Amino acid sequence: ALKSFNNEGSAIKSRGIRSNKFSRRRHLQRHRECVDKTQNREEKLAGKSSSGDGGCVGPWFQKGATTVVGRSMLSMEEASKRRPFFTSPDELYDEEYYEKQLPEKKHRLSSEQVHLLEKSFEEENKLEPDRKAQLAKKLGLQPRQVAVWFQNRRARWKTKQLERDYDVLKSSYDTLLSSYDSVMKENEKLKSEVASLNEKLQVQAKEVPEEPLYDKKVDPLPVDDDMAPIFSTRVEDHLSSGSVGSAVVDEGSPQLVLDSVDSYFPADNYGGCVGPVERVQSEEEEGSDDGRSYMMDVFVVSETEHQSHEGWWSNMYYVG
Amino acid sequence: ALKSFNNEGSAIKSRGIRSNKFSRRRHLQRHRECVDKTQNREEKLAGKSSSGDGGCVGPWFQKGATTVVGRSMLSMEEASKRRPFFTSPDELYDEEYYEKQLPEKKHRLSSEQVHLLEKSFEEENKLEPDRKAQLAKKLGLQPRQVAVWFQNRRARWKTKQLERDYDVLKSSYDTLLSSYDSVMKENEKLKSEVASLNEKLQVQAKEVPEEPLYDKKVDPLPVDDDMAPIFSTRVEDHLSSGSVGSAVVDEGSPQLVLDSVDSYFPADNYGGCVGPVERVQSEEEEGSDDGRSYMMDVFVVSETEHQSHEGWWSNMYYVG
DNA sequence: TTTTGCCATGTAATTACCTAA
DNA sequence: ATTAGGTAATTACATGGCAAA
Repeated sequence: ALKSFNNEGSAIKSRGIRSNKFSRRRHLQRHRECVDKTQNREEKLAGKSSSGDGGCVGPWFQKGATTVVGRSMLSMEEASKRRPFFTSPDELYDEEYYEKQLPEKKHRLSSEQVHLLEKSFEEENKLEPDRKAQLAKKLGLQPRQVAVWFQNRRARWKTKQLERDYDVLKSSYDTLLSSYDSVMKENEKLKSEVASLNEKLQVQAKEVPEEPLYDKKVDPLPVDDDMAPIFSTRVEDHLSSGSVGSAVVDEGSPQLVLDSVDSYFPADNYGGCVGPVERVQSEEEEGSDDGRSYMMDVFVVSETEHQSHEGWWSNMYYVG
Repeated sequence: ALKSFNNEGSAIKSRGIRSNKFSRRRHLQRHRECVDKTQNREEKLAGKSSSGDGGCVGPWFQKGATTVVGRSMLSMEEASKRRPFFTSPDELYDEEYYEKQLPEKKHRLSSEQVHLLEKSFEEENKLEPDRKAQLAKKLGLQPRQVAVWFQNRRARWKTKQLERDYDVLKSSYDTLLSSYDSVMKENEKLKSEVASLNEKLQVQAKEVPEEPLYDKKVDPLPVDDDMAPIFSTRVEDHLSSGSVGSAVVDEGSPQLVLDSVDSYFPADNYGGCVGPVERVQSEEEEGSDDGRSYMMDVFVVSETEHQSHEGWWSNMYYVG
């Protein structure tokens, strides 16, 4: 069917809201109807009345009157009535709705609660019990909510950090790749130079026959052309940097060479074929055969700064 | 205060459970008490009775009798009573509790539901409406639940994919780094060889003066010798790898160097002073100044296969 | 030893915004 | 213009591990 979404994800986040005062409330109420109709709330077991919104006191509740639960069961199936939820506050959807801390009508924390929590998280991301209680009191939240918020915040931070680190590593990779290229080029030049020098030396040696041509190929160090397999301990620092030296230099590790081979190939046919990038470690039971490693463009394009993770789901399509 | 947790995260996941049949149920019931006491459910607004579990029909509910909500308010604050929840099935916590699909006691989907969903997700990660209805009927779930499951599954997949890609990129980086290293070493050797050849040629030229010593130092590239020790510095080698590119490759991108600099910083003085790490790309209002890029060990240790993201929160410490 | 509380991780559900039919 | 589905971010809960009482 080829759906092809391409809604460039969170690149929109920093953009201004549309009309800021009018279309929002309609949007919200529209959505509520839509969702309500779609998910067909309580198809069968709607017998419990739980009048109004006090019925579901369950998971969310608030002391400081910030979060209003109000899920408020309704029993009709087809939801043909206009806006069964929140019938009363039709005029409360004013423009300052999002700027004030009106109950936020849902289980979202108010903005200043979040702000304070963020500030507190900045100075310390873990939560000792007294701080928890103090925060809870100050915010009008349950201590449990504060703890949960911190847990979720840490998880979020970790994800974000992974993303950041990926970007950093990618730029390092790109930089290193270009360095590698230049060094490689220099290497070629040096090799040809050595060849030419050898030739010259040989010519001279022929012209001066009293010198018996004692070595036609002067290499003071055992260097052969294909690779430098020695890993001489001259640079004792590498020993600390783990197996950086030992991975490829001693011909070992054929498993890493593969996936890197396709990545650091000459930079001149970058835009060309990306080819089949078979991943090396896919033992995670998580195959998801569908996903064809949407990352692989980061190997070929090197200028997609920081948006490489944004459009992953952009061009999803199903051929069914 | 220096808390130093070091609970190497999910590296434990693959280990066998402790006693597999006994300590589990105690743990669970213990946990329920603990959480219950901690979060002090409905401190103030507990007036609503909502007898049993039918009261909160709100978000979770099931048709096929698989997910039992049963949050079941209780009104005592100190929770001194033993296990107010689920008083009846004390003997149901047998060893086959986790193997059978007993109600799962919460709003978790049963294992075969998840299995079918996974299977369906594998063959297609998006959900056209008929498939949704069909799946919902087959699983005894609401269509809304199926849709939500797919959404969450996609999000999960994306996170996982980022992690995988990071690992792939990292191993590529390591491989490339070692290649760079060896090429660099070969380069040095070639240089010294060129030098010795030149010397030899000069000696011969002196002996044969009809050749006018036309080049004493042939280097076709502006290569100077101090670019070799860049990668030797063990800790800040990627800092070097960042600056290598801009230093060596004359057209090198200078914008990438900066942000890579801040993030890799020495992994060896973790416990010590962390100093002011000013991040470069912190335009995301998400600074979380606390996070000092705990990723950096992956640059120095290159053998932590696939557990580099596990222990990020290991050595958290706060100096407050 | 067991108990207890915090934490990391994984899930389910919800909200807000966006897009295409 | 309405509607249905998608992403992203959030909130809450469950589970299991660890460590200090």
